[in-house]
Amino acid sequence: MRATEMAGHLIRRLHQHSTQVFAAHTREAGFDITPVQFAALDAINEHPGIDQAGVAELIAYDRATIGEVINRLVAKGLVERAVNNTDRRARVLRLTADGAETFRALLPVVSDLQAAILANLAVKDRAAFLSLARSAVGNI
Amino acid sequence: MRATEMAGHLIRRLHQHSTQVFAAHTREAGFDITPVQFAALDAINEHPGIDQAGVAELIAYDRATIGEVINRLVAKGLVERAVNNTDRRARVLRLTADGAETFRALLPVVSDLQAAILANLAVKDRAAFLSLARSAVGNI
DNA sequence: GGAATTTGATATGTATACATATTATTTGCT
DNA sequence: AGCAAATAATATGTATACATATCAAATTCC
Repeated sequence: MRATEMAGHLIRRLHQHSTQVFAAHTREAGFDITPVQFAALDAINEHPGIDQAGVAELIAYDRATIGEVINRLVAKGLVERAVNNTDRRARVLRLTADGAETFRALLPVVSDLQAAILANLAVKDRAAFLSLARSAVGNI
Repeated sequence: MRATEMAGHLIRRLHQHSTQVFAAHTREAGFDITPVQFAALDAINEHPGIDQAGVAELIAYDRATIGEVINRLVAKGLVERAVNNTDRRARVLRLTADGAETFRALLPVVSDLQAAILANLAVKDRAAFLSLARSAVGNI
């Protein structure tokens, strides 16, 4: 079997396509954000006060990567990070006012671009594809 | 919509799963190789004398990344790189004897691990999933 | 033939992505 | 209380992934 016909290669190209659509649509809407940064904002928005390990767990990343991602979100002024008083190892994360407003404006843009990611699929096939992808990843 | 339920997030997790299965199976078989390194070996094996831009085109990567990947394959002794005499900008790529032998041994391992990537899918669903993924990526 | 454009490789910079090690702190056990 | 184990964050190192710029060489156009 040729490498370019294998499942792994196809999945990588799908991911490549997905991140390119994300970048194009969010930039077009005036945002400078990456997929993992958006996922982290969503996790912090839904769980104010969560720590970095919690974000990593929620969005399925390793803690080292999330530490760097949070660094950049803090540098952009979207997230504030403080030592947790009851566990001084952990950092309490919250969206700043700017972060909350950015997330609020970003959410419809990112929601809408999901359809664009699957634009090459007939509308009736999209749910089936997502269902299979969910299963393949191990979601029940 | 929550970020973790979006198509983009699902596709990223699929890619993450795919690369983890690749790493686990190839390491188990005694190889130290990444998916893109394998794809590059496959492209060079099928097109001896191809240049770096050609490899990038075949396996859908940018030239900067492929330049680094080829650097590592050359450092590992799997690929040899020489200036193309008819176009001195380009580099002619070939597998070394070691590279050819490594690729020969690696191919069945990588072929077999493709089923493991889709292990969470019922066997009858795997072809359907791959077909939809191919369409989503823009393959006809 | 010579300028303008294109192209292949490389350089630079940013951002994942993750394994492994280290440090600080907390928790569990006795 | 005291100590071992676990945990949160960070540090370190490797490998993509890609945009943009630069340089050298080839091609196109006039």
